[in-house]
Amino acid sequence: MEKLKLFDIAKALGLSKTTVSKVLNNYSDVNQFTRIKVLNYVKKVGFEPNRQASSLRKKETKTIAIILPEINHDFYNSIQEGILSVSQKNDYNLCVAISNESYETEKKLVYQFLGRNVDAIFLSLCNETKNFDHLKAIQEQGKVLVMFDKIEKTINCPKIIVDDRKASFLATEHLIKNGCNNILHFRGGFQPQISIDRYLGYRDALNKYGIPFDKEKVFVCETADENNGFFAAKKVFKSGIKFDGLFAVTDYAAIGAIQFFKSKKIRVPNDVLVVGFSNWKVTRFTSPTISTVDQSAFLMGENIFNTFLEEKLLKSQGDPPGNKILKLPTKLIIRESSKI
Amino acid sequence: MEKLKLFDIAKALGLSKTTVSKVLNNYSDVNQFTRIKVLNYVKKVGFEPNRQASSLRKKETKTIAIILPEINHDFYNSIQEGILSVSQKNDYNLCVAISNESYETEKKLVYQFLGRNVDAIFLSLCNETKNFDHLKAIQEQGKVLVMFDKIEKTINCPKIIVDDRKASFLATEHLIKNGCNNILHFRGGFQPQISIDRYLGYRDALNKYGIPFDKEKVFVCETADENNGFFAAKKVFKSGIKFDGLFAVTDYAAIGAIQFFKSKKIRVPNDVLVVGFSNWKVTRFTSPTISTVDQSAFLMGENIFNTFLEEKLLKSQGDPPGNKILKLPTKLIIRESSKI
DNA sequence: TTTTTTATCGAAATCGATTTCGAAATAGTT
DNA sequence: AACTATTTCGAAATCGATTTCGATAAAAAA
Repeated sequence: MEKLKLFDIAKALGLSKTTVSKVLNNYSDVNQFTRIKVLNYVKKVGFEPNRQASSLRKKETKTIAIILPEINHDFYNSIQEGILSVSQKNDYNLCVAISNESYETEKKLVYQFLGRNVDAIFLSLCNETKNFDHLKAIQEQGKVLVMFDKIEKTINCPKIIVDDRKASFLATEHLIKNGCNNILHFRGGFQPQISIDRYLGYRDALNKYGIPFDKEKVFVCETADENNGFFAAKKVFKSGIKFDGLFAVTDYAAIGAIQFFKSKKIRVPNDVLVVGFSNWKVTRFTSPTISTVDQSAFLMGENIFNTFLEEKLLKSQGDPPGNKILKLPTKLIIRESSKI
Repeated sequence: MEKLKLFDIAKALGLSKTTVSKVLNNYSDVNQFTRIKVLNYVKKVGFEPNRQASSLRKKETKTIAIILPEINHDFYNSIQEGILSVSQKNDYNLCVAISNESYETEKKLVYQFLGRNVDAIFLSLCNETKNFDHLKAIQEQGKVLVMFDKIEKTINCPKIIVDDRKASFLATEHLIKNGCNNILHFRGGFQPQISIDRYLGYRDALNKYGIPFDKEKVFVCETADENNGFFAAKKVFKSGIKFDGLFAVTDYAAIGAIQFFKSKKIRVPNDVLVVGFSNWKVTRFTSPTISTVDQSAFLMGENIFNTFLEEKLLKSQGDPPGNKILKLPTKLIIRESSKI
């Protein structure tokens, strides 16, 4: 069973391809009766124009791509869900790809998607990405770039993040207000902006409440996963540093730390209060349940897509890409791990 | 900066478009020195052929689509990850869409993807889908259909599932061997095959060990989520039925049930042993940690894509679509909730 | 009636790659 | 030397829609 072509429709109606195409693309120079006749017939036989041919000519694919550093991750998953909730309504297709935290893969994917003429690329950077030529290529080819979560400020494009610094300030402040004076911080690496911002938020809070900053209390968790958190906690323990609170850069790290604490009979929250970051689903079910920062990832997803639509509009008016950073609100969720 | 076209490459090398294209498509009638010259240059300038033009001619888009009933779900997420791990290596793009458990949406998405000439559609059915014409349309248009997880046996296409029945048998057997005689089963709805198979596996085990089946011990959890599990447990409690074990159709339902048990001081595993299904990440962190069945979702994803490649090969030889059901192995993971 | 507008349509060019087919050059065979 | 076979290349047709531009007829204006 062959697929119908524009020509088949035209022949069946005694018209030319041109006229049928004009109806489908809302041209004005078509008689209204002809228009209705075509529309009815197209609907009846369920004709769908070949998108390859169409977008070859129109230079618009109605396809967007998202490149994520990893996927098995509640946060990115919810973002994806948020994007889909809006993109599907607008008849866009979403292509998903994973860079696996590899710059080479990220670059390859970008160029591949450009070859496929996606209308936009949504990107959260790898930690190791330091060269940004591939991002510039996106814009040079007239495609829309929207960065989110792990962004690069020097690139001229709309960016969407959560207010990590403020959120971290609030999380740390919460610990202070609950009596902590010796607050550990398990930070991420030195590359991604979010890791830096969370660290700065932690310092902001210490500052505000006159607690001296002690760099001995900050531990780098490069991958910020459970093992990292576990071993950081072990290091703290061995070093004999005094502590009564922990603000971890991710929930994973917080969970790892708590597991270590348990193994040493250090009680949470009795001996140490803990706050994580991300509101990973698991944190509702652990024992103790873990206080954390909710990033409203779904909302971020919606915002990413809507920003793309705005950019598309700008571009059609000949304007350059926007460059504003949208900081989404977060919510501190207090659970057992930091309740006295 | 305009995008490079085949013609630009050809001109720069003093060749024709034809020859360059032949190199990129591995034609044999190209001199090896010419071939190397072209390949080097293409690599240097990072040329990617326009996929719209290419697939218009080749009738192959190198794009596959996956339609999921929902996305914020470890199982589907891992499947997606598994597919991507193989598809990216093979230069395929993956489009993701969610039916939101709505038949109408599922149908619309299928036809939309057909209009976009995806090479294949990977589909896990909505619970409410009862008409399968849209699936037949996929095959009538010469595209590959691969079903997984929630499948429809009457449709002629390759299908990939886990051996739910056997896994459920093993899970129930495990409860029996640990001394349970009154085992509850929280089952899913009556539509999806997986829900039926898990129920049958439960009965298989009772049969084998001569435990009389008691339909009073089976509760339907239509959505099989936490609330469902919670309320099913409540119903059990109120009805005064005797029980010492629970096999739940999903981890969600198991978690909900355990939460209810806690609220009534029914101890897990001391008073009741619990086994869930799916190896949801959370189950490692709950208290108690929950025994469950691992479905090797990542493996399933890999298998889905590889099955597609096989189907493509079959089709190129003029063969009809395959129809075998691949049943992947599962693994019973025993944790605190069922350890005596 | 003649001229000018306006409405409606379609032939042909176009998007950028792939594929067919034939030409030219070279190698190999009697 | 004459002829055939093999390599290597490129001109042109093609995929299926969109868009430009000119043709025709009908309506309006002169």
